[in-house]
Amino acid sequence: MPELPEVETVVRSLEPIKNQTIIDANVYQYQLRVGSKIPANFCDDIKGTTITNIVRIAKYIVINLSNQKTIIVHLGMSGNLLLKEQNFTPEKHTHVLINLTNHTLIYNDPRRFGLVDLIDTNSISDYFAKKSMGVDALADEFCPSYLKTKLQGRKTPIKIALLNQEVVAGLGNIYVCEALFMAKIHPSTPASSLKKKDLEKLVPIIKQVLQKSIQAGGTTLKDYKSSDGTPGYFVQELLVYGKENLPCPTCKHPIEKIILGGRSTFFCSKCQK
DNA sequence: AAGTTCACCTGATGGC
DNA sequence: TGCCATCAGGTGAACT
Repeated sequence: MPELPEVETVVRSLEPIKNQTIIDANVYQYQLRVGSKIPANFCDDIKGTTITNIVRIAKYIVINLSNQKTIIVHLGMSGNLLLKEQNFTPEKHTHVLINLTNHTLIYNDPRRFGLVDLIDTNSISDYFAKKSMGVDALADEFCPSYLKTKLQGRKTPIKIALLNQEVVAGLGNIYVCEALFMAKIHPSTPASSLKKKDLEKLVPIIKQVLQKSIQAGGTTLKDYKSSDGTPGYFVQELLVYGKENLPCPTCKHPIEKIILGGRSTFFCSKCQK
C-alpha cells in the first residue's frame, strides 16, 4: 500500500498525539509479517510514557517515547494507523490499540504484511543500518551522481532497481511507474545503461512526483487512509499506473502492462524508449 | 553473487 | 448464489 508519500502523510496526520501520554495498550495479534513478532513486553514497556516525536524513515513510521524507547511501524501493503475516539472497540484486523490522553491510536492490517516493533531509541541507527537502505528519495543526498553509483553494474531493469530499497528508499510500484513515464524511460532498460543525462532528468522527476503526491495526501487505491480516515487524492493525478489499455496522456497510444520482478508495470511503449 | 521467483495473508472482483 | 482464479501501495527468503 503505502509508499513514501502515504507514510509521510500518516506521520504528519499523527501530529495531534505528540506529547500525549500512553494510558495503556493492547496487542490482539503479535504475529504480523513472517519472521517479525511484536515484542511480548510491548504493552508494559510503553505504558505511562509520553510520545515525544514522530518521524518517517523511508517507509517506516518512527515514534519516540519519553523512556528512551521507540515504536517502529511499517504498514506493509494493507496497514493503517488510525486515530479514533477513546474506548474504541477493536475491529477484525485491529492488532494493536494504544489508549492516549485524548485519543486511541490503532494499528489495523488485514494482510499482516506490516510490522510493529519496539526498540531502544539509541539503537535506531543500528536498526536501519542492518537493512542497508539507500538514501531517502526526498533527501538532498539522492542526486544523479548518487544514483549513478548505485546503478553501477546492475543489469536488472531500472524499474526493479528503483523498487530496491537498498538503491533508494521510499519508492514503490506506483511512483516508479509514474516517474519512469514522466522521464520517458522504458521500465525494462538495464539499470546501469542509463546515461548521466537520463539520471539528471529522472531524479528531479522522482522528487517532484513524490512531493506532489504528499500535497495530495498520497494515493488511495484501496486500503490506504490517513490517520484521520481521509483517503489520498493523488490517485486522480496518476498518469499510467493502473491505466492499461487507456490512451497515453501524451500520445494517446494505449498504455501497456508488463510484469517485471513479479509486479505489474504500466508504461507507454511510444513515449518510453 | 546478481537476478529471478515465490511465499507471506486477506479481501475484492470478475468469469462461469 | 457460489466457486474458482486472479490481483493488490511490500519485503525478504529461497531459488538459479
